Amino acid sequence: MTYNHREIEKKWQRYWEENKTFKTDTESDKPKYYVLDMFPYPSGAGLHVGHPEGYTATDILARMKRMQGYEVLHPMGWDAFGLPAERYAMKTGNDPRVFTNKNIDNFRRQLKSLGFSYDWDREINTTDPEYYKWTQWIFIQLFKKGLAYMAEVPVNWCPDLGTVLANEEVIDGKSEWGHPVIRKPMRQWMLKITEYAERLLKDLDKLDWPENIKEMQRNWIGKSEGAEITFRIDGHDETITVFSTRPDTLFGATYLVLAPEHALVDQITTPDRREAVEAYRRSIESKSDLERTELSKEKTGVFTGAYAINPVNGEKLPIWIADYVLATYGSGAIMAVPAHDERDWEFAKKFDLPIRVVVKGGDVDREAYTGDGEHVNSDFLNGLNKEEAINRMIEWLEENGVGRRKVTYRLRDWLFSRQRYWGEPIPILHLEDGTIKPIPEDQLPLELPEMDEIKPSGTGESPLANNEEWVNTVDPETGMKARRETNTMPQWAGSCWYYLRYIDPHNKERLADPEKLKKWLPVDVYIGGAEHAVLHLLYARFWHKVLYDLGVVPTDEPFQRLYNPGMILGENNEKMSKSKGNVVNPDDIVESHGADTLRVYEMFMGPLEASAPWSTDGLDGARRFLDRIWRLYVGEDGKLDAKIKPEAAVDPGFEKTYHQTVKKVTEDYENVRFNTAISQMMVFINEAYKQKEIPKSFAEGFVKLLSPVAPHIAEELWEIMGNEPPVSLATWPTYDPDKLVEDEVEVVIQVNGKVRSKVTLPADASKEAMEKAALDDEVIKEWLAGKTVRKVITVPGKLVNIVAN
RNA sequence: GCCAGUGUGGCGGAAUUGGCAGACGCGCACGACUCAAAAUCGUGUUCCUUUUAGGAGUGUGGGUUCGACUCCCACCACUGGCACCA
Repeated sequence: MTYNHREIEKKWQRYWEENKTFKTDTESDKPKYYVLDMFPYPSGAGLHVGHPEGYTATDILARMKRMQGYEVLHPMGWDAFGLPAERYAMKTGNDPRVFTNKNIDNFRRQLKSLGFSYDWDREINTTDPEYYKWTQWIFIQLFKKGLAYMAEVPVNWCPDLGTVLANEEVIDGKSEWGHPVIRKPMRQWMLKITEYAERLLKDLDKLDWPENIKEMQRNWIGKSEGAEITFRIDGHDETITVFSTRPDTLFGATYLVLAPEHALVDQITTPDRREAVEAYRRSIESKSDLERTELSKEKTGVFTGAYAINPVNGEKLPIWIADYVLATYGSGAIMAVPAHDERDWEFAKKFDLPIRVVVKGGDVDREAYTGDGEHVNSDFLNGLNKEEAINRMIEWLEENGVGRRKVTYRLRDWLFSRQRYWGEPIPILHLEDGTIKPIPEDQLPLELPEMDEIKPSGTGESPLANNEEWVNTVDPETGMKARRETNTMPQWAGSCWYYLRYIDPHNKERLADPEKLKKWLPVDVYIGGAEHAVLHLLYARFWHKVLYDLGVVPTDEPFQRLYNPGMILGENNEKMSKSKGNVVNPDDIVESHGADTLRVYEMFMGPLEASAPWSTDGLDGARRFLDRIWRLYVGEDGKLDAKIKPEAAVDPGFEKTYHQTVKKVTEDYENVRFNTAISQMMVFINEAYKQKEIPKSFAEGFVKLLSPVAPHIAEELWEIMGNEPPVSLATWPTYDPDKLVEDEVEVVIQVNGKVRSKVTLPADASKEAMEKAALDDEVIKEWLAGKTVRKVITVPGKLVNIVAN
């Protein structure tokens, strides 16, 4: 009987579903194991072969841990708000709910066809009012803590379409249909993630994450330490505060630069410079952020006519404006030290401003010197090195009340509102007296109203603004007329806390039961794409810390261990895409080769974190491996093959291979090295083929090892062996360390570092015995003929190296 | 430009307290089975040479060491992230 994947896979998927084999009992006494996938956006295109890579990895861990006696939480859900559904609704006039639910049904069908061991009773959907009720609740807590506020922020406004576009919808300053897009300031919700910058940075050290992801987050947060320095402005009462990481170079400052948007520019500009300054600012405003950075090779700027006073020596420094100074970082103003800062150096060269050396070591005629060195021309800093001088200067600034030690972060507050329909409504009322307040928590969820037509409001507000009935309301507490917030939340919102809801998905009273959260947090292993390395993972960590401060969750970090699966490329080594025609659809593979083959293949391609091209031949190889297993176990009659028997004569070599296999596969799964685990299982099968008889206990142990990767065939073989299903809940096999110990080892003999001979010796042979065996070896004697032995290095149980000349 | 990562056969990849480079799979070649083919089973497969053997070899060049894919220095290439962040 041949291996019929279509029949077997359907049979066991039905069995698992009917028996609720993978249901999690969150109140069980067993130790917990929480293994989580990044939940997908259910796109119309369906599952991509990239999805099953990460999902199989988590599934292997979930299945092994279950068999090892853990209570495993392994859930799945849908990150279902998002732009494609909104655009579909605008184009077709259909409700995005219908479209989204159709896509979800398709995704769920596909995931089930791959045999993942999710507890489907915990499925969540970010667009479900019972779910986003709590997303809104968290927003209200953020608002109450002062972490959500409104600010004027520029958006991509497209007048022709009457709508605001996302950054990715703007191509070369135009909409995808070629309409012009301009930057327009709008009142928007911001979340004060910057208040958590230091904790988000520091706590990275506690996480078992890939170092590159942590580094990306560190760079994103961008901590820099330095000082704030206050400059008086000649002839004005106002002062300018600058941030510098090099306060030690204050004696080398020769001018100041403000960002063109800096609030003081209008006040300090002298009449004769006004025209030039206005013209420069206008030229900046018409540029997008992108243009400003792209055209940045050449420094631009104008003199304001005003002068600042250097607090340390009373010198008058001209104040310029230039777009190389960013309004959004630090205080939007800098002191320029052209001798020791590359950007200032370029600017000074271009505008012929003085360059004064205060640190010895470079050649400032050629370039700025940013390294360490002895300070000169710097009064009380002369002779000091960089670190000493920085500290001494900060002391001086603080003593004289003109500055202080200061830490600045590159991280900006999170722009949290979207001018969209298909997102969580922000639960805020704008009262007629101009105040804002959250809607009472007992009135949550604030449901997204169904609308006959979803079209741009024309004002830049979301399509919700068209719905007068919904927008205009009355504050139930004061009776005042009120307007609902028409902005909705970004897609990140729902994914910031979904891992909490899985723990207690049907709780009507609260986000989740605190006792359950206490047992189940943190997530033990989290697997998902590296494209979320910064934003999703940083936002989720931020919300988690806020919830920790509120006492809602018991841990200060959500995800302990993290892995990012690499990308599966097309057969031609390029990214899979429709236009290149190299996309592989998992449905087709499940049909032709089977889900188990797809799972084995994707795990065998290479390390989980590496990208690799799809290979049809490789896929066939995975199938061949499963066929080989099948033929080893199942005879022509469909019954267990006669050579697998309870009382079999065991070859000692094969016995050792079995125990090695149990050990290696268990350790490799635990450490997410699935490719080498599979290769070890192949070694076992190759050995098994050479045996006349195979002990049934080995055959059973092997099926258990196989079951996390290829669960359907494993269940079938388990049943054919006469065992009670499911193997998915059987006990994980163990190995006997004594069976792994070698009596004899092959010792390598080298002459001058080159392998010349080998000799078999007892594993515990002494150094002297090994040396003697080496020198007595016939081949070695020939190599040593005519030479004098200078030295012999012996590594017990491994090798002997003879140095001779 | 800056930061991080990677670089091993025809291909995907193994091997790390420094100790036999190339496990396992793919592909290819040969053999068995077959009227034949497919499938299957078996053998071989880093390269070079004058092939019972020897030499070279883990991106390039140098170094440390009895011994380096592994450690150090410099460089090159590719991938990812950031991009005037003071």
